[in-house]
Amino acid sequence: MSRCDSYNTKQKDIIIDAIKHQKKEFTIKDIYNQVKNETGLTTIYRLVDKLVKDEKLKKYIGKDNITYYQYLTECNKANHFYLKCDKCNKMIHVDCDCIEEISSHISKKHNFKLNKKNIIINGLCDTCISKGE
Amino acid sequence: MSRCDSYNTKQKDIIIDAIKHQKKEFTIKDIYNQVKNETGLTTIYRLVDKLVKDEKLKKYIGKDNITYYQYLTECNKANHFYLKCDKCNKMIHVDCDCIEEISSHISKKHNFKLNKKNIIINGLCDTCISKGE
DNA sequence: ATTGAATATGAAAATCATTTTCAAATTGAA
DNA sequence: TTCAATTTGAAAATGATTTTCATATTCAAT
Repeated sequence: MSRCDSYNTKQKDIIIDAIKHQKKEFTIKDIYNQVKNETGLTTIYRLVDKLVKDEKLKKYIGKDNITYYQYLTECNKANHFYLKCDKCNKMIHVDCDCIEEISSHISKKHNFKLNKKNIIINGLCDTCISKGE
Repeated sequence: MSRCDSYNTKQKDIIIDAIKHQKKEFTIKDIYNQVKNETGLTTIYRLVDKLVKDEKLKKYIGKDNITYYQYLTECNKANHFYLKCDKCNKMIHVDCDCIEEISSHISKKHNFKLNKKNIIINGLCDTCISKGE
């Protein structure tokens, strides 16, 4: 078995707890600042890497060229997807059959199978729109 | 005016030409290897940064934790979007009214305005599906 | 409860992609 | 041609991430 898989440790619990309490996107440093008395940077990197591979976290590069992560709620609903605001970086969770429809359409007409766990569509949220683009 | 904006230079032409000739995702190194006799790494970084800001290039972190870029074809069609295969990293260009429909739906029902220049949906392409996931 | 092999941790060092610096070269409008 | 603004690029600096490795921990088997 690979790293970060077999044994439960208090460090993992602490880090995962910190991650789940993030309200929006976060950096490795954000987590480190919260847990540095209980665990080290290396351990955070290792666990976060694993969570990204497991698609529990989305990893991406922000406009400021900093690496951010977002926690993808454990949600196995078939019609769940995310809308990510390019301005405020909020990740909006949506449950709507529309994604089933487009998924089925894209599968039939474009021979492409959407990754249901990981549909993130970028744009502008209502708050940022009303603030005037 | 900001950097990389005012003056035309042969370096910019060379780098942009190399970028446009990439068939799929590429790294800074890929470009550097092609143009290193004509321009330096720093210049590539500077221009690529600008192209990302202008949404001519999509920048993201691959599964191998390497930073990749993809050229987004200049395409102003309203119904244009991308399907990106998580396995082979191919970026498939699609023109289909379905994206207009979902865009309009998401705008009306979820108060969210899609970024039309930059709709990338992840999943598996037909080739990778038939190869057996 | 004890043992022990497998796994995880973390401090320090190493790596390496990216950014900064700054002097020299280039651009293009006047 | 001139010249201020901009760009280039080599070298140095930065800083995020990974690697190393000795020590600590986990947990299944006894």
